[in-house]
Amino acid sequence: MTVRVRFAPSPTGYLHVGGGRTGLYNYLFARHNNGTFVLRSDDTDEARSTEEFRLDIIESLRWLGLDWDEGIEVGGPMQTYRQSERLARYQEVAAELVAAGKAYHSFASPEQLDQFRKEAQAAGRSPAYDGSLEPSPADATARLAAEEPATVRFAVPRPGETSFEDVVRGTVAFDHAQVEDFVILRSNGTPTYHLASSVDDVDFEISHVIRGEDLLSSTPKHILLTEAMGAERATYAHLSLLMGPDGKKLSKRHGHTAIKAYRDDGYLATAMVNYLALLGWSPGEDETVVSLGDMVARFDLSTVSKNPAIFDTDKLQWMNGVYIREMSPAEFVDAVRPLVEADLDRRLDDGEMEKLAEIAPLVQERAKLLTEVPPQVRFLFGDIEYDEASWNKVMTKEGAAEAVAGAADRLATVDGWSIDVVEASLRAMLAELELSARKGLQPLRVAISGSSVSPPLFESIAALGRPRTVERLEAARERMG
RNA sequence: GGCCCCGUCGUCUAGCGGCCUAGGACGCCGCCCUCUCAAGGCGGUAACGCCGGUUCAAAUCCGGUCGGGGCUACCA
Repeated sequence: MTVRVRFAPSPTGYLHVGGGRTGLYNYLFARHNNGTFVLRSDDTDEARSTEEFRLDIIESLRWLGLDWDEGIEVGGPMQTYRQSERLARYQEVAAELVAAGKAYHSFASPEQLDQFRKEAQAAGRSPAYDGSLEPSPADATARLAAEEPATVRFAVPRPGETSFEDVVRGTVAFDHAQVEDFVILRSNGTPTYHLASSVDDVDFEISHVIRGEDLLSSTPKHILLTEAMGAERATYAHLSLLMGPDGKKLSKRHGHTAIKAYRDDGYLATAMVNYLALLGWSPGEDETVVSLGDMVARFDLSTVSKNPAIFDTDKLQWMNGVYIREMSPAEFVDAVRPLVEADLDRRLDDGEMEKLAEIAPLVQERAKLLTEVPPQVRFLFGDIEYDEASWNKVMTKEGAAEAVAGAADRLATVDGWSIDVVEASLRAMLAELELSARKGLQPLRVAISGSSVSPPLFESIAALGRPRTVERLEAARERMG
């Protein structure tokens, strides 16, 4: 069987984490089955679609590492993968369906429809519109000839039922009494989602439609449309939705929903992909950290969970830390350099890059987010600002002044300069002053970094260099009076 | 309201009739390590929504109930 799947977001917003997961599952399924992954732009909603969002979707998918074989940006056998450029084809199909008596021009006004639904509901009948408001065929022809605006609706066969085997949900059935004669062409001639999507899935020969559960109840419409076109239906798989911590559909008020926002916050694509995959799928074997390649090898759509999943940033953050620690030192420096330079608002010179490389491994094992790094290394590259809370907590303690003074004097004159030399010198000082490491070293940390939290002290001092270390210790000594 | 989907620790999940006194991961708590913060090591906390039924045996099958979610547009 040739597997062809598509991810078809609407460019009406930045790529959402839920969309990212849907894209990922499509990608995993395609790659696992040596199939084709198509990226389509479902941009029939002209009013809400923008170029910015279209670009963001492409960029976010690329960032996640989900490359596609056919579609927007990369092309393929179809002339275009943007629905907005295939309008004529949808109109053609709609005309064919009308000619075949499988669809009809509808003159029902919004008000009439509204009333129909209300009455049906009040009478305990299905509110699904069944075409009963339409004029006789002769009248319809006349009104059409008079250019009266009309939509095109699909004539759902009633009585009837559409059922299908959903790969993740099992058998799902819908009574046609519940499926309305849905609009496929608006009165302005543009196609609705149902038409455009179904036509494209047929024309692009999509074998598996993997999408969000929000489209589950639209599936009978798509199957009806597909079969009315004389095509074979695809296999469907509906993924549960992503929820916020309160169990409600994930939205802006829960924090970030855009993939891009996580990238900006210092998350790694590898961690994001791993985390997203676990939201509804388990590689088994009690494993949680799995590379994209491993996922491809082990992915099985039929084992995907039916439960909605809550997007938990705590676990994402933990996982990000795992992936940060997995980077090689060079990769880490490369990843962090632009952030440090942006923080400083200038380029780092060769000497500074050496210092960064020196201290980076120490920061790497501590960071959960890339964005935590600049504040941790800032002290090496520019003037420091004292964090007042740190200063007040540490510098007013017993022995703090002595430690700073002692360190300043010793480090100014010690022979040589290395981590070991710094440590030996400072430990000797602690012994002489009879201070514990905790009490004696914290003031030095604040003096050289400005904060009570920093990378390990001896390494930090060694990287800072003698002149600046002594300078900062003297400055602190002075500030302490 | 109607139709549809879902229901195992706080969260993501394993589990497919006996291997379950329910496993793993995050979080949380404690201890160890320690120059801060992390990381790491060790230990702990915590769940089969409820009620019936089937069966020698049910987290696993069936029914109901309750709860959550989706759809109900000339949005997608």
